[in-house]
Amino acid sequence: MHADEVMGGRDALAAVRLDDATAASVATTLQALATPSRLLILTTLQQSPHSVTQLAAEVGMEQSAVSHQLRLLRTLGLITGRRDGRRIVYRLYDDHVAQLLDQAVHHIEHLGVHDPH
Amino acid sequence: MHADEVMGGRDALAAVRLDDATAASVATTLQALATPSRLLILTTLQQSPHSVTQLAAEVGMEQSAVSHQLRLLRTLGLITGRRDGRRIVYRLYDDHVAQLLDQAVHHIEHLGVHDPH
DNA sequence: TGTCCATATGAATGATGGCTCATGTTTGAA
DNA sequence: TTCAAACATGAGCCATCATTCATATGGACA
Repeated sequence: MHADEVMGGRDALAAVRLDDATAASVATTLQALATPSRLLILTTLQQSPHSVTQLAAEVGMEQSAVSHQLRLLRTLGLITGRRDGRRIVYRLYDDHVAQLLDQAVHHIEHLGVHDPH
Repeated sequence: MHADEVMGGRDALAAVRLDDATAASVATTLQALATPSRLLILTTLQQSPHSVTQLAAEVGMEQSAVSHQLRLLRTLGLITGRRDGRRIVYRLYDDHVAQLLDQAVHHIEHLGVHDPH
């Protein structure tokens, strides 16, 4: 439990100060969210757990590509996979991942991306 | 104004469904936060507005490198620059950027990054 | 006007990353 | 135990990108 959770304030901005180590760590995890394919995989898993083949069909990628990205996400601790018969069912690791996803999407939608052609 | 803002609930997870277009847009903006150098630049600007030279000194980068990244961040609408005498003072574009930064850092610190060497 | 300071820009480079193709591994069933 | 389904893995390829080096631009001040 942290101070900002107790205060419950939406206006208290903590003005984070980052050392090089945590900057690298945060950057690594954000990179995992910073690709269209992985965003689709993660938001699909946010709806409900999926097997690899289900994911591939849902997001329109090849099985191998999905499997590669799942390993990345699993290694970073963002998702977990449990075996169920022949299949392996993946889901988001915990609620922090889900919240990070939600808030990222919402904030960025409010920003309106001025992407240069 | 959105429904979740009115409700003010911290527990209501919106389970975002993404089409390919917004997935790409969100990914682009998240990429801007997904590098150590830009994270340091952005969190430094979160503390207070800085000129390019001040930023370069603060984060330990060359002026040219900082300028290149500032252009990227400016183009994406994450920061703005105002001229002040000879210098150009950069600041975060708005509160959404600051909140996105804060929440990303906080969630990721709670996750504990299992980065494979 | 000319010079210095502050910032921007372009090209080149080394590194990283996502995808495909081919193949390996494990499980369940015949 | 043999086969097929589901998933994982490794190598190679092409694209993207962060940085550096060199140079250009533009305002300030004498």
